[in-house]
Amino acid sequence: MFASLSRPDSFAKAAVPRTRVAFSEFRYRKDREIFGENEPADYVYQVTTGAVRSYKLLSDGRRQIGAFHLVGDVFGLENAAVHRFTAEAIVDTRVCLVKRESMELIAENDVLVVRDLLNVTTSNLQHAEDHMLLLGRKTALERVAAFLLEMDRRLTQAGFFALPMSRRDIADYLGLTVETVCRELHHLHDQGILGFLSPNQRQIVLLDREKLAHLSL
Amino acid sequence: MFASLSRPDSFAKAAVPRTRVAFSEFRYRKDREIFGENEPADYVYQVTTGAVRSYKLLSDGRRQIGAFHLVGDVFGLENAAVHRFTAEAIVDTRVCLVKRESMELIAENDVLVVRDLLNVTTSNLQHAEDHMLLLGRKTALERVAAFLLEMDRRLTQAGFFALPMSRRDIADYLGLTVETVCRELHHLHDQGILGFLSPNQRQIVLLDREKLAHLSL
DNA sequence: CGGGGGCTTGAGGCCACTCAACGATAGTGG
DNA sequence: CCACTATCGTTGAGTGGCCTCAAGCCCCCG
Repeated sequence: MFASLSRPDSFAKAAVPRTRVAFSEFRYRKDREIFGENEPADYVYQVTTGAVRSYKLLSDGRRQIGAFHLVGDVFGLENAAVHRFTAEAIVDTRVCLVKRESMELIAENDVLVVRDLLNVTTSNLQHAEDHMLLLGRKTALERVAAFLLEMDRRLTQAGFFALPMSRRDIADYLGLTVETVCRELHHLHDQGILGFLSPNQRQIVLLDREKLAHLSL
Repeated sequence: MFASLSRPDSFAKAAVPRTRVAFSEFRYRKDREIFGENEPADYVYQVTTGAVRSYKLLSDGRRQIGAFHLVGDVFGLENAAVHRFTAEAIVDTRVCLVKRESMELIAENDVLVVRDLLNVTTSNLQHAEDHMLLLGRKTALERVAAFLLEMDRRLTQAGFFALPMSRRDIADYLGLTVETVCRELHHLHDQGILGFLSPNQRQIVLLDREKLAHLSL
């Protein structure tokens, strides 16, 4: 039913017949936790503005970011009682959220709603599958190239994109260190494959997507 | 609906009302391909006996196994037109399969069936999420320890388990090389944490699950 | 304008990989 | 039944890609 937020028609259809879905907007400041791993999954979220990271921690602090959630993305949908990730706002972020309970209630009777849940879950699964290949078998350069192409696809407007996340976030997403991410970016910059538009190196323009695609395998 | 195969009641309920599901059994010899990546996903499968690996390949032959499917497991359920993995029989394997089409037909009207699809997809997603953490952030020893615990959980009977897959399969599952897997296994063997029961080192008994759990983080 | 955190760059180290050789195993055909 | 062989598994030596540690730079923001 949440998936329907990106398909207004279907959403209306789902929301009308029975319970009216409790539907609120909420704001989180930079680096604020939205929910924690193993906490009860009482709400499902959608990014209105900003960006969110979902990650798991090992006991000694090693972190693996499983996904970045950008504007329009749904996150926190676990189909289970508890969250399997911790979610934090990367920058000041607005989300809208609905109670899982009310969603379950609707889902009980509406096939279309459950199908939406299935579609969201399936695309999360597909992303995770692709990311396993990246983490298990790709080199540092290939990972960074793949990351740039993903961000390009998801947030380029007007020929460039502004990364909301830090180098540390990128590293923890790609299974690398900050230093390695830096070096590979620099490497690509030297080859004229990408350009930096801002002093803080977060605004990036891809100058040769073809070559990048080739590098990402 | 396929999930229901492990819950006979629900399956019967789902199957009765409308179309009778086309339902066949099939055999694959060791190392035979069951379906290929990007091929049309016309069937969904469940392992009756044997074991299956699902993997992705890079153009230069690097392979990442995303999951092993053991007796009872459902695989090939993509909720999409094409398969996202190649699936091969690890040993001689029997599967039963249903046409995706007929499943879709039933799913159109039956919430319970779609819920089953959602549940299967969700548990696949959870596995993939855990595996991303392993591939991105765990050491070789931690990966092997985690692998042993997973196999122990999934196929131990009578105090030990017999791995159907080769060292190469294990390596490609864990994002390591064959040699590293070997070395870490022997490392654990030397410490008295596990024992080999067969000459080919495929039958394993875990002697200290506690210590193993600690090593796997 | 001063402090702090993010980013970059270099030097050196280590974990896992590569390459190579050998042993063991199981499958094959005589 | 047994040699023969291909494949799998093990082990060692050496390498290299990425990590660690460290220092300096540059923003950004108070």
